[in-house]
Amino acid sequence: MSHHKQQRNTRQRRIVLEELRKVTSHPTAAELHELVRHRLPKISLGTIYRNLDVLSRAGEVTKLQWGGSEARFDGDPSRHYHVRCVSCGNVDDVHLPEIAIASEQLLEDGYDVLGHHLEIVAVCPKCKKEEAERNTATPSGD
Amino acid sequence: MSHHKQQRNTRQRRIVLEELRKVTSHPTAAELHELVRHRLPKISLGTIYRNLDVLSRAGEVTKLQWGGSEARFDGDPSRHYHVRCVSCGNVDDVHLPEIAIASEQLLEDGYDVLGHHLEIVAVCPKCKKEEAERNTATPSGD
DNA sequence: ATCTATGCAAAGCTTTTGCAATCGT
DNA sequence: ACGATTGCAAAAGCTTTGCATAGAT
Repeated sequence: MSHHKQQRNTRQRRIVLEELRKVTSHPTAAELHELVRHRLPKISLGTIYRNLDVLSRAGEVTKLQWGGSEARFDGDPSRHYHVRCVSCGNVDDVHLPEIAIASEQLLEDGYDVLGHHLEIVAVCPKCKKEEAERNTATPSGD
Repeated sequence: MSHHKQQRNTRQRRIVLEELRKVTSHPTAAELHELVRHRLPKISLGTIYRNLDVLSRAGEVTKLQWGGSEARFDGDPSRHYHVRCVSCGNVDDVHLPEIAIASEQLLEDGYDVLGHHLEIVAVCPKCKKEEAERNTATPSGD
């Protein structure tokens, strides 16, 4: 299983990571593009996106966007959390007691804490089962 | 108290909400469009989006997309959470102890819990200050 | 009658992708 | 040399918006 393809240590890749590590502003791809351009004036936005993708898959950077680019909507007005299946993308409701955030530090720092968003990441029963069946079906790994 | 703005109780608005309340699938705007079409074959996707926007502002529905449509990236590999300012959209790091999710129920339901995403929602010090100044500057309302 | 809401289509934005040329290994 | 990666530009995908018309109050 997980043999990622061989990844090459290109100038662009290295510098994208370096520049992202330098800042704490959590830039967007376009903002990072601007930052990187100072060192690589010809780098394209496409390359930024591609490298950000590679790097986040490798766990080197974190993509701060949950739920993908397509928004989903919930018509249940009761307060509850959600689980999102990493495999199929489906979202289910989870009725958990409200999490208490220790926000003293934030308050001290001058923030007005309004609330929080929590999403649990999981593999749903259906996908888990399908995975298991896939593994049973092909016992020899090749 | 708060009467929402003058919003009209249109057939489309009513049915969009009704259909969203009927399901627990957390549909995308396009999926909801399909559902609503069964009752209003001529309704446009634009109207779905506009009503979803109105309804979520009114607190009737929840938009499950945090961070907006533009992804942000974090190059800090250490495990930490984030605060997002509802006013300016900036994201800051928050070093809190890891939250313990009570996931017994999920496990029982057959989920493989991998982790969670947590984002604190707040007004940042800068925006808080600006708000305060705005209120001080114009004590009389218009 | 007034002014919001709608349908339709075009425009807008962010992100992805095809392709020939490069560059890392 | 092989093939992953790049730059460029076009394409794609989701969401927003302009405009004339319909509809709610």
